[in-house]
Amino acid sequence: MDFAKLLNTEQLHAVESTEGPVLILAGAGSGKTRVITYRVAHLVENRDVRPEQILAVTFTNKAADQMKFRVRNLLRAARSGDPLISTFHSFCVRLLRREIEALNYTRDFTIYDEADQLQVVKGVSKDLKVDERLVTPKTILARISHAKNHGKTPQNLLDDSWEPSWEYTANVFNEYEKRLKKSNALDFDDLLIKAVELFDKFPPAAEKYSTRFPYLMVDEYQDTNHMQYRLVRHLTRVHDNVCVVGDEDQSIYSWRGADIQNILSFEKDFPRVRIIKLEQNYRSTKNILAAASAVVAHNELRKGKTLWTQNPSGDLITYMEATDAEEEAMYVADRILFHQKADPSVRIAVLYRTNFLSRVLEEKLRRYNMKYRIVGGFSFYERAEIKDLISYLTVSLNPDDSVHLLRVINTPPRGIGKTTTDILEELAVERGTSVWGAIEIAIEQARLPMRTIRALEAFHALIAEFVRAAEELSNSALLEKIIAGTKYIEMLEEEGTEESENRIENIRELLTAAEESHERGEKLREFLDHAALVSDQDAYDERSPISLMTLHTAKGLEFPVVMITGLEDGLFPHSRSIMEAPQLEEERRLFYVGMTRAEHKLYLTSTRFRRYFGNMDQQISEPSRFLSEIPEELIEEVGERRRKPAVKFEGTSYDTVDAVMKVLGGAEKKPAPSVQPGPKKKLAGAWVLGTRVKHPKYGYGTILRTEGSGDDLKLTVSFISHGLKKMIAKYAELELA
DNA sequence: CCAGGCGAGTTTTTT
DNA sequence: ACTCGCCTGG
Repeated sequence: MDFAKLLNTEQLHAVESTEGPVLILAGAGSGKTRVITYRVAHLVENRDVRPEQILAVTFTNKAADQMKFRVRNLLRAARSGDPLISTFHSFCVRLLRREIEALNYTRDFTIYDEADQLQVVKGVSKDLKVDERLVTPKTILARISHAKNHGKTPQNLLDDSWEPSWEYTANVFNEYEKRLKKSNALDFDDLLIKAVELFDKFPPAAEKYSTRFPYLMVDEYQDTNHMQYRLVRHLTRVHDNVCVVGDEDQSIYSWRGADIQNILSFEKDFPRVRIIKLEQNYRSTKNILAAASAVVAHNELRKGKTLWTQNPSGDLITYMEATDAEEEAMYVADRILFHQKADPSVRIAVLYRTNFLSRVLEEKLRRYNMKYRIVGGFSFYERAEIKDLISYLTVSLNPDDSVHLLRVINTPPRGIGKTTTDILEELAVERGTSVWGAIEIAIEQARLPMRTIRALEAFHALIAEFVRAAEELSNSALLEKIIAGTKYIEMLEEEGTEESENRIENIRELLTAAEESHERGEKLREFLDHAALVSDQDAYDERSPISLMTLHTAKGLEFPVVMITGLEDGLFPHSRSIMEAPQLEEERRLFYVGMTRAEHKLYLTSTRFRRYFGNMDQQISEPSRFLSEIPEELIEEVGERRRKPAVKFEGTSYDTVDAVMKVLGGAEKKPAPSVQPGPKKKLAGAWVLGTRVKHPKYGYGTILRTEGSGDDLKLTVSFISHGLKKMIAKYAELELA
C-alpha cells in the first residue's frame, strides 16, 4: 500500500514510525484520525503485523466505532482478525471479566454508573448521619472519585482532613467501598483502578497482555488520567511500541482527573520518543483558524504549535449580541434557515457551555418545525423505565447488587415500602450481607408483619425465577418475561397519560435493542455492559442536519457551520472557573475546541439578559472576555450594539411597562415597537433594564431593576463609582449614556 | 403503604 | 421551571 500520495510529509512520517515510542502532537483538524487509521493499515499491510496484535484505545465508543469502520475499509478483506479498537473503559471491562477473580471479585460484577454511585453515597451518608448542610452527597462523591483516581485511601483522606466535612467524606468513602464490594459492583473509576491493581499485583498478567498487543495506540492522550497512564505503562511492559496522539490545546477534562502533565511529560517517560507535530489544518478557513489560534495563544500552559492552512480566507466570523435568550434562539433559527436555503444538505452545529441552554433553543426550533437532534442531555439509558428494566436484568445476573435490587424492589408497587427497605438495609449492614441476603434472613426470622413477609416472599420468588431464566433465555426473551412477570407495562397503562405512552414506546425500543443484541450473538452480560458504557456522545448522528450539543460533546467532530451560543462572562467562561488561572485556561481551550469545529462559517452569540432559574430575575450579562481575544479585523458584528438601550422606543408609560415585561420575560408576548431613538438626550420611556445612563452627581451607571410605571417608575441603578442607588425616574436627572 | 402537596435547591463540563 | 425529598392524611 502506498501512502505517500495520500499524506503530507509529517503525516507520512507519523504513519511510518511504527517502532518505539511516538508522540504525535496533532493540532485541530490536522488529519489525526486519518493518521491513526493509516498507521494501523500500514502495520498490517507493510510490516506484517497481525491485526489482532494491535490495540488502539480511544475515549468514546463513537470514536472507537468510527475508527473501526475506517480501518475495516482500509484493510483488505479476508483478514485473520480485527485490531482491538476500544475505549479505556470497555477494554478494562473485557480484561476484568476474564481476570478479576484474582482480586476476589466474581466475574459477574455489576457496573455502577454515576446515578448508582450517588444512591450508595446517599445511603451511607444517611446511615453515618452526615450533616448534609456541610457536604452534599454529590460533593462527597466527587471527592471520593478524585481520591480514587489519585490512589488515595479513606485513611489518607482522614489524615489530611482539616475540617469536619473531610472527615465525613473519609468515613463515607470507607463504607462506600465496602458496600460496593458487598454488591459485587465496580464503579466507573474502579474499572480502571482494578485493571491497574491486577497488573500491579500480578506482573505476569501485565506481561501477558503487553505481549499480546505489541503495538499500542492511544488517542486523545491529553485527556488521560493517572490510572489510564499507569495502564499504558503496564501495557508497554515488554515493548515500547506506543504511539500516543494528542493536543494539549484541546485538553478539556481536567475536572475529571485528566492530567495534562501526561502529555507534557511523555518525553520523560519514554526517552527514545520521536515527536511529530501535525500543524497543517485541513478543516477550517484561514479566518477561523487565525481567530482560534489568537484565542488559545493567551494560554501559558502549552507546548505551542503554529497551525496553518492552505484553505481560503473565507467569511468573517459573525458576532451577534441578542437582547435575551429568545432573541438569540430566533437568530440561531434564522441563520439555520439561511444556510439551508443556500445548501439544503448543510450540516450545522449549535454549541453551548451548559446543557440547560439547550431548552430555549429547542423550543424555538421546534416551533419553526425545524428538524434538529440534541446530542447528550439524558440518554436513552438514563430514562427511569429503562433503568428499571435494566436493573431487573442486572439483578437477574447478580441479585447481590443492592443498588439495583432496591431500585426495583417496589417498582411496580408491591407493598414493600420504605419502612421495610430501611429494615432490610439495616439488617444487611448488621449481618454483613447484601440486601438480597437480608431478604432471605427476614423471611426466615419472620419478625416482620405477616403482610410484609408475604410481599417479600413473592418478590424473592419473582427474582429467583428471573435468575433461573437468565441462564436459559435469550436477552429479549428474558426481558419479555420480566415485563410480564412484573406487570410493568400494565402499571404504565393504568397511568394512561401521554407520558406513560412514551414510556411504553421506550420499552419497546429497549426490547428491539435486546433482540438486536441477541442477533449479534451477545450474552446478557455483554448487553448490560454495553448499556452501562454507552455515553451521550455516542448518540451523535452525522446525518443529522442540525445538532445541538455542549462544547465538550462536540470535541472530535466537524461541521461546515458552527454557532457558539451563550458567550457571556460567568457562563462561558463559567463563573466557577474564572477565579483560578488554570481553570480559566481550560475554559479558553474549550472555546478553542468549539471554534475549530467550524469548517466554513462560525457564528458567536451572546445575550444581554440571561434568565437562570426559572422565571426568577434576569441577570445582566457581560460579553465573554474571550470575545475580545479575537482580533477585531476577523469579526463582523451584527444586530444592535450594547451601548444603545436594550429596547428602543418612544411612547406612553404603558409601552414602558410592556417593554419591561418583555425584557423580564413576562407573559406579554407582543413585539415591542422598535422606533429608533431620536437625537434627544432625554427619553421618557427608555428606562429599561440594562440601559446605560449618566447622572449629574453619580456619573455613569446601568439600570438593574425597574419597579412601577409611569410617574411612579422607580429605578435601581448601579453606578460605576457610587454603587447601587434607587431613584424615581421622574425626578432623577438621568440621561442616556 | 402510598398519593399528593409543599418547600428547597438547582445548572458545568462526562467516560 | 423543574426535580427531589419530606410530610401528611387516608
